[in-house]
Amino acid sequence: MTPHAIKVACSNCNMRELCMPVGLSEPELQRIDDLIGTRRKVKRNETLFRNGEKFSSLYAIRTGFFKTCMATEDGRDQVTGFQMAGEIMGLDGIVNDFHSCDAVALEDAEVCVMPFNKIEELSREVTSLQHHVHKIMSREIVREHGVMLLLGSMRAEERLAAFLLNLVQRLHARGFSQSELILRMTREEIGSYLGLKLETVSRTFSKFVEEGTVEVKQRHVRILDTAALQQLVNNQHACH
Amino acid sequence: MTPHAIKVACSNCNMRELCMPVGLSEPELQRIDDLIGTRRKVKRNETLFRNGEKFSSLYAIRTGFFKTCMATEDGRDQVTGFQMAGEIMGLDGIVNDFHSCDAVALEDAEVCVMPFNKIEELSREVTSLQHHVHKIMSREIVREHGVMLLLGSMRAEERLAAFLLNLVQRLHARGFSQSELILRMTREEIGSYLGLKLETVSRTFSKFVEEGTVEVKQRHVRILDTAALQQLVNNQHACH
DNA sequence: CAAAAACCTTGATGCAAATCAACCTAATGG
DNA sequence: CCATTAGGTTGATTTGCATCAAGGTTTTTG
Repeated sequence: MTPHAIKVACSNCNMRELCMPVGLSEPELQRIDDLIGTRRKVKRNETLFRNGEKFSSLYAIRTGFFKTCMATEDGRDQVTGFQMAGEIMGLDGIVNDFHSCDAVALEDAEVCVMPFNKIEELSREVTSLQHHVHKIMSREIVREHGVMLLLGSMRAEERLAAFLLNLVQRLHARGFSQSELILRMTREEIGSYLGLKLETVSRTFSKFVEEGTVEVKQRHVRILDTAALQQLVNNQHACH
Repeated sequence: MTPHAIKVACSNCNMRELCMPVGLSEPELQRIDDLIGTRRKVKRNETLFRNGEKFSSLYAIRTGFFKTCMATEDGRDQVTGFQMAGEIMGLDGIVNDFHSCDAVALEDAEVCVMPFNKIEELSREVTSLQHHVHKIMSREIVREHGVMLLLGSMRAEERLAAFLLNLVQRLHARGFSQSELILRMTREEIGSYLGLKLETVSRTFSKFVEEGTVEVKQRHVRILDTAALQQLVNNQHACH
């Protein structure tokens, strides 16, 4: 398997501020360029890496949308996250030198391949890169804490509300609308991520529509009442 | 607040192999000793750090047992992990320079305080330390993936079985029994971690006892049939 | 373009865990 | 040492979500 690969550079990449440290000096920037070995295109439904594969690189998403998921020997499957442009994938592989989850493109995508040994080497010399790497990993840990809270203590509506708000917030940070989004994943994938069955996801969407909180047409979602969703996430729930 | 603090060294610490890289040269070891600014004693029910506090250090547990938990403005509370000797706490603080969860001692404990700027400084020079820090963070990410799987797709019995097996496995790695353990946390804390109510935890323990899988006397647990617990975790569940 | 497959919605029903409640037991403190 | 409190068990009942099922819509593909 020879991945489609193109030699490229960060210094003129418009995603840089999302995946790289800011305030680099000119010579530092030059060196950062060396981090990206290649770019790689991943078609919809193809995997970037798989559970059990040797770990060698982190991946920065340039375009497209991914899910990461774990499968157990028995059929259980859990989506552990959805990743969009500027986000980093592959951190799971560092500890054992093998990936422990699958990364699947939910739409045609392009990623920057950053060999991890180069990252380590360079971050010994460029302090801001070192710090950046630590922050990225810490951010992922904190994100997962949030998911644990969601899975451990929220009801279906609260989970879906939190999910939508999180997605739209990240999209907004990338210059997209605060209120409109296209879901790149199926109801089943949303359900897997949120610990719900696809029917429950569908019903909960319908409930939101009834209440006038959102408009849903297939995968196109428009949030009509952000405050109502926020309310759901914050307030335990209206009862007692 | 002046924390009780004692100046000490890693080089003769019997926990070293758990929290530090192995195979360090003599001079490297000397330098690692400088990492530990102080030790700090934390009494049962006291916090090592709290949500919102400034982040400055990672903590290696020397003795004792901790929980980390998140609270939201509304009363929701989620235990995100239980930590024992040799494990590292505080990684959540790196990303925003503030802690985003509380670390509470479940029994009198002692931790090594490792100022993070020193860690970063030294890991620029000692490659194996750098790699070790990355692995620790990656390990935490992978652990949390596992918790997400548990919370997202397992039933009560499966969750508790997975919990017990995980605890006993970690204790065994520290030289304790493979089959006996003392729970340092309440049923409510177990429940919070597993996304269950305390009554459900209690009932599930009782069920295991009935089935002869474990013996439970308050917080003393003896595992009689590890395979049965393993079965529960692996096999979706016996039905269909 | 028609047929198949994948995805989504909605309804009826069942069940695992939450909730409510009572009581028991072990720690803690004056 | 007894009183108080925190922690734990067990039962009865409720409920939110899963499951089962059927039909609709969109996308894919031969």
